[in-house]
Amino acid sequence: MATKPLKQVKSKPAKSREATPAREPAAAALIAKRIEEDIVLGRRHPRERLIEQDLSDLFRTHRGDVRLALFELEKKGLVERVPNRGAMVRGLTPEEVTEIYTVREELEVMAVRIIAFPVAPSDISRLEELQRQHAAAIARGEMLNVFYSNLRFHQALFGLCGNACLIETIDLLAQKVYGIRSYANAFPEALDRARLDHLDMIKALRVSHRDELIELSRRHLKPSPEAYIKAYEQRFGKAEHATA
Amino acid sequence: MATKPLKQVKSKPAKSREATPAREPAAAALIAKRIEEDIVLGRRHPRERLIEQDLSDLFRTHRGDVRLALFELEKKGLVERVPNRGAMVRGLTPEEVTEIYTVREELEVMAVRIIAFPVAPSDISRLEELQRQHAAAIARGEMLNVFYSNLRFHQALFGLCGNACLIETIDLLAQKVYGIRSYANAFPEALDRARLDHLDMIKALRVSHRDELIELSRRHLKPSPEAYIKAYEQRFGKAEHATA
DNA sequence: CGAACGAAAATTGTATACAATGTAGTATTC
DNA sequence: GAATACTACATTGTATACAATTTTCGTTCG
Repeated sequence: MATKPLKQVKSKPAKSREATPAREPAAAALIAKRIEEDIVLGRRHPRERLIEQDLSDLFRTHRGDVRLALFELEKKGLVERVPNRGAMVRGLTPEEVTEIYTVREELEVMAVRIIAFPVAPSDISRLEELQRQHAAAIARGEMLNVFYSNLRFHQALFGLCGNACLIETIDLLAQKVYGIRSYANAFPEALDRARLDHLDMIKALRVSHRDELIELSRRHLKPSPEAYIKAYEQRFGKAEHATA
Repeated sequence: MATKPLKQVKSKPAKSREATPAREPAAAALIAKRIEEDIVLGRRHPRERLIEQDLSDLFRTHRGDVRLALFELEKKGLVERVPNRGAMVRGLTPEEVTEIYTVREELEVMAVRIIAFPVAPSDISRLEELQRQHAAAIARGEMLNVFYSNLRFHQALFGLCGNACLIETIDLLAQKVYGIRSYANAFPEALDRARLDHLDMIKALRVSHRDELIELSRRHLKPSPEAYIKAYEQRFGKAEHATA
C-alpha cells in the first residue's frame, strides 16, 4: 500500500492557464483515483475500512481532500458510507453483480447496434494500437497497465457509437464492478481470452459484421461475474449470506 | 425564489437512531434537493450562476454544505462547475437531450420487457393510487406535486422489473433532464396527455399486454424532448449556436 | 462467568478563518 | 481615443480548530 506523497511542491508558474486540466480540486480527484486503483487491483478488500485521517497521512494532505474523494467514490458506487461511521470498500453480492452485468450487456449491445458501418480505417487503426498496448501489458504482467489499456480499448470501441450519454452510462456501470475485476484477472487464461476477444472484435468491425460483434460483446462480459460469483460462493457458502 | 430557513432548531432527541434516514450530512442533501426543485420548476434558468455565499445566506447555513450540494448536483449533471469560477445551472443542447432520451428509451423498454407477468393486484393498486395523486396534482395546478407524484409513479412502475441497478440507472438519466421538464409542462395539454398515458399503462399492465406497454412507454417519452428542442430552436435559431 | 454500564479514545461532521484566484473598473500611456 | 497595466472587489479553494458521534475497553454488578 506504499504511496508516494502528493503535492509536495505546490509552487507552479501560477500564470499557466492552458485549458482546464484539473476539474475538481485536483487533489481530491487524484486521491480518488489512487484508491480506485487499489480497489481494482485487489489491494483493498471489500468491507475494508477507509479512515479519513489515515488516508490524509498517507497522501500527505488534510482531511478535506480525502473527504471529497470518498464522497466521489461513494457516488461511483465503489465505497459505501454510513453516516457517522465512515467509509469502507463496497462489497457486492452476487445478485447485485448479476443485475449490473445484465444492464451493462443491454447498453453495450445497444452501442454496437448503432455504430455506423463501415468504420473509418483510422478508427480501426486506433483500436489495433490500443489492442497491442493491452496485449503487451498482459505479456509483461503489469496489471495496472492491463486495467487501463483494457479500459481505453473499450472506451474507443463504444466511442464509435457517437452517443456521449450512452458511453458515459456504460463507463458508469463498468466502474461499479471495478472491485470484482481482480477475481477474473487472477487467472492468466482469462486475460488471454479477453485479449483474443479484442482481436475478434476488431476483425468483425473491419468487415462490418454487426451480429457477430454483438455476440462477441455478449460473450466478452460473461467471465468476470462468473469468476466473482464462484469465488463468493466458495467463500461464504451457496445458500446463506454471511453478515460479518 | 423564497426559501424557508434551514436547520433553525438543531435540537433533536439525538437518541433516535431508527434506521438511517439521512445519508449525506443531511443539510447538503436538503439544499441540493431545493436547488433541484428550483431547476425543475424553471425558477432557475440555464446558465444562471449559483454563488456559494448567496445560497449560504438563503439557506441560513455556511458555505460548506452548499459546496457539497453543488458537487452533488454537478455529478448528477444538473449544474456545471468551472474550477475557479463557480457553478451555474447546466444548459443542455438539443443533441445532448436527444442522446439522453435515446438511452432512456432503451432502458425503460428493457425494464418493461423483464417485468414478470402477471403483476400482483397489490402492485396494480399501488400504481392506481399514485396515478390518482398525479391526476389530483395536475387538477390543482400544483407543479411541484405534479413533479414528485409523476416521479413516484414511474419509480413504482419500473420498480416492477426487479433489477435495482436498472431502476437506478433510469432514475439517473431522468435526473439529467430535470431541467427541461418545465418546457413541456408549460402546456396543460401535455400534462393531460401524460395523465392519460399513465392510465393506459395501468390498463396494459392489468391485462399483461407487454407489447402495448412497451409502445406506450416509448410514446410517453416523446413530448418532453420535442417541446424543449422546439423552444431551443425558437430561442437560438436552427443553425447557429449562441455562445453567450 | 457473563452482561450491562460508563468513561476514554477514535473517528466523523461542522464551522470559520485565511489564502488563492478570477473579474471588473479605472487610470495611464502611446 | 484605444489598448494596457494596475488596483480593488467578488468568489472560490484550502486548512485548521472544534463539536458531535460512535466505538472500544475496562469495571462492576448480578
